[in-house]
Amino acid sequence: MCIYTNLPIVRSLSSEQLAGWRSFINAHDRATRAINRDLAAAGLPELRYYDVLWAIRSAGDKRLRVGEVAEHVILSRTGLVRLLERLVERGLLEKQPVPGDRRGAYVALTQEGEQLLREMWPVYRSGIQRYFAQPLGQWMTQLRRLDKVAIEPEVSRS
Amino acid sequence: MCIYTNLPIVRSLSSEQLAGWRSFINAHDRATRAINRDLAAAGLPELRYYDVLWAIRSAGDKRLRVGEVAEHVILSRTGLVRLLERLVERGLLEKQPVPGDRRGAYVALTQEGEQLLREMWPVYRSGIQRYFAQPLGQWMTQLRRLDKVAIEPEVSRS
DNA sequence: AAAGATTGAATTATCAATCTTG
DNA sequence: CAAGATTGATAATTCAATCTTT
Repeated sequence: MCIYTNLPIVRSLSSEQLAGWRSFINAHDRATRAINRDLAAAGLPELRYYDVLWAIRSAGDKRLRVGEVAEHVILSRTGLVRLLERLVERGLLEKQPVPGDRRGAYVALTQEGEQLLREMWPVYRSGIQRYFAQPLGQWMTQLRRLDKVAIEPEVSRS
Repeated sequence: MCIYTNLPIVRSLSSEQLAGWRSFINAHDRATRAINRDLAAAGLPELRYYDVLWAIRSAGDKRLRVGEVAEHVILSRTGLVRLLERLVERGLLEKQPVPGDRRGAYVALTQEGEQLLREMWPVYRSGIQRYFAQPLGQWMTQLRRLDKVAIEPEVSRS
């Protein structure tokens, strides 16, 4: 254990590994920025809108509990609430009470939300292809290895 | 060309490709969040601080023009200026005039900046290893293919 | 008290406009 | 006017505290 961080000490990274990491974060930033720019140029909202609406549409009855959306979208709980707020304001989502649990709330996809997903997808797909899938080629599928990474909470917060 | 986006039309993505993209963005978010959390737990500032200081230290004389920093760090020009502002405030960087061009400014690494880099690196390295390099294994080096992706400006913003 | 969700205050990021020098 | 850098106003993100229901 490292006395500063309480984390296990690991062997030094190779320079290839470090270069891989830098490629990874740079590629992520460039690709998402480029896609967001293409979306904005088409008069469409940002990538994150798509991700949230898509997660909700993927649910059986096209609605999810707020907490369930949080599992799909990586964003702080507060940030998610604020984002949903904006989506509801624009009429893309609708809030519904949860029968049997008056604490909770559903967010349900509206017709406008469905429509927006259809409009955004061609731009999004094109971006994934151009900025990501083409340059990476067959190795793309290897990235699914990263799905396994478990991030445990470091310490309980009080 | 798509009439909405002015972008070339591409063939549909395979489901493997789409899954690879989702793994990519999820892994990025989880890894950077986990590393930032580990840094915060050690009383250290966020990842982005490291990236900026590291880019500057990598320069021959440990200083860079503001515009040169912008080439290394993916952030809006304004965002970069604000970030540098904070770094200067904390004494990690120092501003210096550029001889022969009174428009420009250098940002130069201070002793405190060097020291902070040394303190952050073990935590950062450990995070790259745990959350990224280990699960990806040998495939990691293939990510360097992404370095080639050129993102051209869409239109002039007149 | 714990779970689910929201709000207020502070920090950070962004766009458009500005200032200064070449 | 163009290049380099910064500022003001605005929007988004986060932490801590809060509210309601179980």
